[in-house]
Amino acid sequence: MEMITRFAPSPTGFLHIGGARTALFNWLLARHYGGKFLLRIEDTDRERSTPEAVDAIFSGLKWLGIDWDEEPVFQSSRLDRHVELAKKLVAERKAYHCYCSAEELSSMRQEAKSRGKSPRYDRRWRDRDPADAPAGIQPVIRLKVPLEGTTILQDVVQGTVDVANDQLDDMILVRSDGTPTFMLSVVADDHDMGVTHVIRGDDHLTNTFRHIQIYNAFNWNVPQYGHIPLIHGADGAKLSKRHGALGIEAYRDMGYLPEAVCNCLLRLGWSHGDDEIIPQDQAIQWFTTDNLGKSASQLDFAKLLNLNGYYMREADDQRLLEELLPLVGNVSDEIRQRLLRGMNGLKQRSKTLLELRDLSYIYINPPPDSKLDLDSRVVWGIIIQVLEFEENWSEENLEKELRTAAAENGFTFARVAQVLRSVLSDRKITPSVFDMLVSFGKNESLQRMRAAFR
RNA sequence: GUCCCCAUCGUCUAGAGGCCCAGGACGUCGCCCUUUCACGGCGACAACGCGAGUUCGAAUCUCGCUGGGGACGCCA
Repeated sequence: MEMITRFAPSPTGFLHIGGARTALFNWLLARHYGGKFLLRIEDTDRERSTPEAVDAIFSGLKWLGIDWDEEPVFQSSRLDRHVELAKKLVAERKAYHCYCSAEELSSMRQEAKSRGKSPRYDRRWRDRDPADAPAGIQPVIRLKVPLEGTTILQDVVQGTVDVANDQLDDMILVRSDGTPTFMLSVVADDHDMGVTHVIRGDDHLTNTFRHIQIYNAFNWNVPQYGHIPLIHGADGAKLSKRHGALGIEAYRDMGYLPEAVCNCLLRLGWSHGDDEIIPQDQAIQWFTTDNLGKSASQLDFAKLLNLNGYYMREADDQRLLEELLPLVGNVSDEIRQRLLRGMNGLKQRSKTLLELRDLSYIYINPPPDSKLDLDSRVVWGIIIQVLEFEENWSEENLEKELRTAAAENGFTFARVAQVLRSVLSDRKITPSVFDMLVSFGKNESLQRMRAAFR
């Protein structure tokens, strides 16, 4: 049987790091087994769902290199189907109408709580005669959950977990306004979409028992679940939009490469021995549910940065140039060429695209002159002029040009070297230029330059 | 409060009874390479939450405790 996985976010905000990881795992699983990865937008909470959030999810996934099969399903388009299914359960006496008001329910919960019990619905309408229905009240539809026994979940991550049925509520399937709830919709959609495997955050673990009850009521096959631990913030609490959870696009804006973010996410809760650097194609080969961890983790920015540095160094120069150009605005063709030539040196010193941008500054603009005296600024200007105007920067003529320019302006080459050194040791943005300079000279012209530097 | 889950270096993790007085990676700190920065190389520091069992032997199994997290909505 073909494996079908899915990612089913609700579009109430950006795609955050936890969601991205969930998507990644489901995607990897499907790709590993040659199955399908589907996307479903759970937009039934019309209050909070926005089209912007839908776009953010699509673009976030695309950026990460996660593609999906078939058209995304919008849950809101399937409401009729869900309600119809609920009505069928009512007809089969597996579900029933409940006429409790919101106030009634909350006082019920209050009371249960004060007696140290779970705040739950007391099932007062479960077996009541529908003829008792009060007039003018729109009922909800509730599922009849078995009063006894246990519900057992075979989770691919958590192992066997069971819960006593009396812990489960007779949950609401259809609201009094006639719309289906999340509980019903997920189950119905997963079933209709043919989903065979669901990897999701373990905040859904307890919901799963309810989902299983719904599957049972319909006599449907329950998919394989894998509940992965949540990613925690630095304070150890669940990552939420309230504290520091960033949208995936924030990582892009900080200059991270998608492959680095993916690699980092992958290693959060999944491992393959001692392997750390795992490009996407390798991940597809290796990823199975077997190596998923059971304990919560935190995202380590230092590690992300390190990983990003690695992928920066590995990245193709031309590609980096294309990533860089939007960050530096309009530059001439000449500068573009110059950047490309310098890219190899530049990228080795950049852990993010933002750092690459900062390092590139000197290729695009004259250097700032804050730390130099007037004389030195002039010399530095000469150096920059040479860099600006010398087309090929070949090893022979670089030094020659520097000498000539220095002489023309009444400076010795030693003075040029001195300024060069002082600027370089002083300025974070300059080492790449220095590297560029010395990289030309593997021969005697470098030797002479060296001598001048000492 | 009730139910559920989790627990190895600061962080991410390896480890499925002897291979572990616990390995890798990031970070930190040294040293080396280098005319600078970075890269790279070498090394150091650093963890099995606690307590009982089971066993010849436990990071690995069991129980308890503690700690952390999650769920208990006509939200998803």
